Amino acid sequence: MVNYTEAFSNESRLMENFDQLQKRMRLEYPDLSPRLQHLLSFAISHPQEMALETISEIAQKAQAPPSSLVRFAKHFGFQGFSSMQKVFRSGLVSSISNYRQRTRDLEKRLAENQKGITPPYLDYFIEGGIESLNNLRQSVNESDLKKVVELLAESKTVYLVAQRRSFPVAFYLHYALSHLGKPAQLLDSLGGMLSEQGKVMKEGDALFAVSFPPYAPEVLNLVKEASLENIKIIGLTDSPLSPLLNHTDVHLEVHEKDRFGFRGLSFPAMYCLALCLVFELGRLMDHQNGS
Amino acid sequence: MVNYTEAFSNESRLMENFDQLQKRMRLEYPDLSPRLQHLLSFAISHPQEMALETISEIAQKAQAPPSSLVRFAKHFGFQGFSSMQKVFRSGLVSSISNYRQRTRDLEKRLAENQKGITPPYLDYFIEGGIESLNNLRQSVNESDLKKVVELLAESKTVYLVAQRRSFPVAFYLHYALSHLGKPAQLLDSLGGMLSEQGKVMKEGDALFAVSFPPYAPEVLNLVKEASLENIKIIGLTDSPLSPLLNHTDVHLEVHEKDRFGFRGLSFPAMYCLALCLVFELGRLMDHQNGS
DNA sequence: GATTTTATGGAATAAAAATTCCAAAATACA
DNA sequence: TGTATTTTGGAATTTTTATTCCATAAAATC
Repeated sequence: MVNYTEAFSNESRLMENFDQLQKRMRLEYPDLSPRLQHLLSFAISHPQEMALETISEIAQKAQAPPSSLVRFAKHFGFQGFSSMQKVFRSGLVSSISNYRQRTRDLEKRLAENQKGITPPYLDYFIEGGIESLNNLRQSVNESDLKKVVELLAESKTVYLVAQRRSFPVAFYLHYALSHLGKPAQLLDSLGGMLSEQGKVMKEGDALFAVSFPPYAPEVLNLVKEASLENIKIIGLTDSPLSPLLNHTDVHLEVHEKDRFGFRGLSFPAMYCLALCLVFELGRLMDHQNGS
Repeated sequence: MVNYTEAFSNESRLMENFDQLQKRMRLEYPDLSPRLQHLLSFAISHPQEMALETISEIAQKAQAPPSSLVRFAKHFGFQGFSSMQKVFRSGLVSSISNYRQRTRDLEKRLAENQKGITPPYLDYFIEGGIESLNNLRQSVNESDLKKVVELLAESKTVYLVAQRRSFPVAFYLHYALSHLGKPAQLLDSLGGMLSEQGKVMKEGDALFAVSFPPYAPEVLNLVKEASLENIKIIGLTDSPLSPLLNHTDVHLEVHEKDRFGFRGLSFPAMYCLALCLVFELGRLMDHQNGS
């Protein structure tokens, strides 16, 4: 029987990241038996399979019996195949966002010294911001983005609406569009006149609505009314289930991730998206003027 | 016993890609039972977990029994949870290869020609945002940050001022501070009354001024006047040479980097900083109340 | 307000996957 | 060439994971 403590510490020592494991494997290659060498080269060239498939599927693909795979894992100090697979999985995931792990480390540190001297919270938010930017790549679809830019370009006037914490983005967009020479109006609900402000929209205009939880009902109402008037609606929201989407012609999503139950980390992503929109619109407008 | 042919054709019809499945899920959302809706929103917001973890781990995270997950999978035509998970796995893999592909393309294009870049530009802005977040780590000094938080905590009321493109940050800070229960006033220059709005500040208050090039003279004036009244001034600006700094008690810097000669990439960093400030202030206030 | 229908959770069961163990094969060594 | 040692494959077993089924709860319908 294996000594539990030793096995545990061994495992945790080996809970190295995928890169380290791979390095160690390459190093040990020459000293392995033929079968293990064969499996090693398979593992290195098929990390995805190693991460996702079952031991017998892998065994089949690698032309070896499952027991050899277990032996292989044990050779590298794992308790069994499953524990090794976890490292391959983490490697897979970290190639998506390699900040995840760092974030977890920070979280751990945070949990440890709850009361102690100020830990570097800023780092923590920076990590979160980076993660949110990385996610943006996946949550925004190229053709939607293109469509939004075209809608903005085609519309006579762009109206912008948002309330509470979503308001800053609408404000910025208004600022930037105006500077581009695109007629834009910010529906800022000044004096509670949001609905009245919306009345000036005409067919041929576009309404850019930003709404994040808790979705402000005023914004949803305005969007609903506008859609009845044949105004093109562009939505910026957090999820495919957002109530905003019932009336939008096209929408962009920025997913919210919170930290310490603290909302707002979608801001970095939102601004990147906004900047990009404005930039592309500027190019498109230039192009149309030029020709 | 299940009819094999039927089950098979059904499955293979449903062996749609991850995107299609997600789309279909979104579509059916309104018609689902509460539990299924709940699982659906979990599935959509945690695709990684859905792809990699076991049914019971997912059940635990989603706060539902495993059987509901099986029911969920079956609702969408799968034979069981496992077959659905395969689709999530394939989605994971394809998102990785997409990401890698895009990154490679991006690098290639960057290397080829700086000027002839073609869309999607979003990647560039994301890269820029990440760079700006990374710079934040260096440009913000821990002790200044601490001092800012303390000043905010000590002050009776926090006034916030910013104009034009800096305004959104001040707006957000106002929103967040108010939600923390910190008395805050946004000097929004409504009706051109900025200077008059500033008159209400008293000793014991703090003024948080945000100013980026071109530094709005109204803000600089307000800061100057406030400093004469012994109001504590906190500055958020872009450089150590900023005219704002002549009167501030403490300041934070977020350096601007532009892309294609396009300003605004400091936004992600600015919001991270703002979020962090608010978070730390919240902690400090909690702590003071507690003791 | 009673009755039918639908939704839900969880224990029992089935299925699948991983691991162990041992006999046989290959290799090394005398 | 015979013996000891290592390596290997695969059947048997154990463990883990997924699925089914049923009793109960909630909702809808009458």
